[in-house]
Amino acid sequence: MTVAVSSDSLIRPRVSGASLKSEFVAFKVNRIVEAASHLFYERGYSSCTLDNVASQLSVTKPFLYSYFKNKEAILAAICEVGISEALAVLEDVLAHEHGSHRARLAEVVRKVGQIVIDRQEYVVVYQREMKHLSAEDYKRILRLRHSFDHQIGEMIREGVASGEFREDIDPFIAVWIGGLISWIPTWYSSSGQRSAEEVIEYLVQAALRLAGAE
Amino acid sequence: MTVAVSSDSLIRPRVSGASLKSEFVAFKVNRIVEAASHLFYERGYSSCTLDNVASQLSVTKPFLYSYFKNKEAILAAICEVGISEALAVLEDVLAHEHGSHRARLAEVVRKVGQIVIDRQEYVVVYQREMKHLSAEDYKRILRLRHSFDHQIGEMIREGVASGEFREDIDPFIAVWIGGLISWIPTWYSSSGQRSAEEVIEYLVQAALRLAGAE
DNA sequence: AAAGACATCTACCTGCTAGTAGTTTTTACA
DNA sequence: TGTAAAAACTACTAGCAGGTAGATGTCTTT
Repeated sequence: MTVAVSSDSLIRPRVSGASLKSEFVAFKVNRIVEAASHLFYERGYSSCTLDNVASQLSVTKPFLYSYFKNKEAILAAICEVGISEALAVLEDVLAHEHGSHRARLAEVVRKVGQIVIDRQEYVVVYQREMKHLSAEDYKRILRLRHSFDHQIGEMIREGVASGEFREDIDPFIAVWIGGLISWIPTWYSSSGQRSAEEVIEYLVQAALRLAGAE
Repeated sequence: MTVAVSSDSLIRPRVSGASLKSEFVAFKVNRIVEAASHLFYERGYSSCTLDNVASQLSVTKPFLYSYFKNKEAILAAICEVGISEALAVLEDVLAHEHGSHRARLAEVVRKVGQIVIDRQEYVVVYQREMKHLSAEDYKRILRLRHSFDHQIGEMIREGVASGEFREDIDPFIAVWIGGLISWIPTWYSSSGQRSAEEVIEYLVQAALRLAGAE
């Protein structure tokens, strides 16, 4: 098999436990997820066949089955990307940003907005196709999502308690902020009029305005 | 065929051109659209079979084909409901509400929010499944949507020009307000903690805050 | 270079689903 | 009540898509 040697996961020096073989596997899994995500985004999960995904990668269907149990497992992998990255960013900000609540909120919204733009297709597929997940995958991913929503709600609550956000703000506003963020991938286009930076700045301002923290 | 005699479209006295027969047809078309909308909402368009839709109505597949050209035509009918109602409301408000720009914006957002909650399933199906429309239906419905977005943008622009909204507001904010509205059906549940009225009040406040018109 | 292990493919099955042809039932009206 | 037209149904086809069994190719190791 010919492999792009410049890929991140290949040039990075090997660390402790990870064997070269498992890195190859991870690389292929990743390529499958990328290709599937793109096709599911364009045609929808149910209308997109595994033959489509395979031919996009110039391989065959049984190739996919040697890396994923079934079609649904590929969807689960896609759904997990966006939400787990967002959660990682959130926890990173909570751990390292020790400024005002306002600054923390702005930072989280900015970084999550960036992920949502970077991972646009993943996020859209996640939102649209989650119902096709198996019960187990569905529960697992919903837990991640709830953890995220809960922590954002906490941030708002603390900001209100500290007097930095307007006191008539309901932590429920976190849902609306989530809405702003989730809405981006349905209309943002990298080839559109607005740059990603512009959109993110708007997003941050809008979120702060909703939180009453301008 | 047994028909619910209490249905609106049947007890309403006949008007001028519409024949009784065409009212029957409209009634059946409507029932098909309702049932299909519900099932497409739950299982997704592609995964939902026409046999599913038929059996939901206790009829058979060829019955559907005598009222719709094909599966896609049913989807088009569903997609059209929400957006054309929203457009009707918008034009009604623009024609009759002659108060401040702030009042107009609040009224449009309130009424469209109400539609989005009433027609929740239609709106979700519209957002999720639009890409499965034929090229013609897609263009037709996109035109309705653009008309709506454009008019909202106009409202904001006028509000800014009149000095009622903050001058640093970009009409692009209309996209964000659209996001707030479109977001509702993905999380609102009539059996949830928040009542429809509460949600709509929040929505209106959030929209005004985004427009800088508090 | 031979052998075994591993990766990938060819070729297939099975069940499903959009769409249809032709028959039966129901309705409308005389 | 008889008849024609309209409405709905039964029974079918053709093609597709998820999933698999077994064959083929390709490395590694000795």
